[in-house]
Amino acid sequence: MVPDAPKHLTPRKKPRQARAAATLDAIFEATLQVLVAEGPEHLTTTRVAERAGVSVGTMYQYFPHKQGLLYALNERYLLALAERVEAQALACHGAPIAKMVESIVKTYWAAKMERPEVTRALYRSVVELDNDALIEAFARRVDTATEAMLTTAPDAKFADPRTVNLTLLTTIFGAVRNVFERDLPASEAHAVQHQLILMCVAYLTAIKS
Amino acid sequence: MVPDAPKHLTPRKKPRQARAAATLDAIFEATLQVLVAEGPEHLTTTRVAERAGVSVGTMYQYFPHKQGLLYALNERYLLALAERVEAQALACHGAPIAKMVESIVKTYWAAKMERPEVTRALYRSVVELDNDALIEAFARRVDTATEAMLTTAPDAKFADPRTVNLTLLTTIFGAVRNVFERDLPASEAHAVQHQLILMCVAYLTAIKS
DNA sequence: ACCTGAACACCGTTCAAGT
DNA sequence: ACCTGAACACCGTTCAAGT
Repeated sequence: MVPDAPKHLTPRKKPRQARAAATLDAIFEATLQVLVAEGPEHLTTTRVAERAGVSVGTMYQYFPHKQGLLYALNERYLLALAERVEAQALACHGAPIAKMVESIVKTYWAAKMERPEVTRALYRSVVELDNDALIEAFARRVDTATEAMLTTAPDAKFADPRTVNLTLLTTIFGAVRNVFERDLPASEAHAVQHQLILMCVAYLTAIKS
Repeated sequence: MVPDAPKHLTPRKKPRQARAAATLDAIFEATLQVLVAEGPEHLTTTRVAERAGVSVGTMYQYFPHKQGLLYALNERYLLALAERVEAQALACHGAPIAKMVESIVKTYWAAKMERPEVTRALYRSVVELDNDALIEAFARRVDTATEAMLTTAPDAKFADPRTVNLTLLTTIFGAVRNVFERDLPASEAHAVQHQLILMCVAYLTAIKS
């Protein structure tokens, strides 16, 4: 059973007029800009409203509070990310395991590295959030997609594909996050990416039946 | 060159009398309690002072601001963690790689899982922090310790031990964090731990020379 | 249907006064 | 040398009033 997003974090209203949709977009855009430029600790409702060109009151028509705004922002981001990984997983059905691993690592990595400041800002923005539902929904989608992919590999069968898949994703997602946390220079980050692929392939090769 | 902790995050004064030392301990203890019980979003200076049995003003004698308090708390935690990993790495000098990997994974894992609510609270508390110096100091210590350990393995030599070691640590630390983020049930978490060890061993075996 | 912005409660931080 | 707590500035949130 997929848990609903907590009610109090859901947008209060959907835009019914073009003006409202534009306002919402402006708010999201402004939030990202403030987040990247000043960091989550300086993200105030006043600053966001100012940059979006609306009044504070307007923000509160769409979001019940600041957390709700950040929740929605992360939701957007994770939905797009899940879609990318799903598409790539689907494209790799029937490919050898080495190809699968390389595709997933590179897709996820690229998505996170394209705009590192945005990634970093969102990683940090997530802290004060009741984000369990968000993470779980994302994890569930990606889990399903990559596990389905794995079972189509022509060169490997796994006794417990669920656990194997969970281990792969935990490791890959975790490693990427750790690279950000340590703020590794590009050359080292790239080296780690390459080694991570080797590691996952070595793992799958070692345990396949 | 090891960067100093940012000046503005350093305690303002060291305790010179017994009373002051007790006050400092009480503040740290109260911070952890509030953090675990109410989460970082409800951690207020008033609440911490109240629980520590001191006035707000007293807190500001020891910490320049709330961030400084959280910084010091995380510093304590990471110093203790680094020490544990260092000791374990030292104890594994000359052991086979499988034993090394198992020791490091289990030591780090155990340290994080012993008091999961504390770990989770600290992971979350770190967000609003200028914690680069903290992370870097921790990473540097652990890097050094485990790389030295790796080079003593009797059953493997590595062309680029620095990168191999970096990859191992990134993966292990990242995986543990991801297990927390996904809030995996104990059984799955345990399964992932076991698979993570297999993965690291398979990696080292595949690339050794 | 959507937007405004003054008003209120609360939190971080300071500092004059105490022991 | 250490502690107190009222006072101030600022931020999240509301709501009566506008279009």
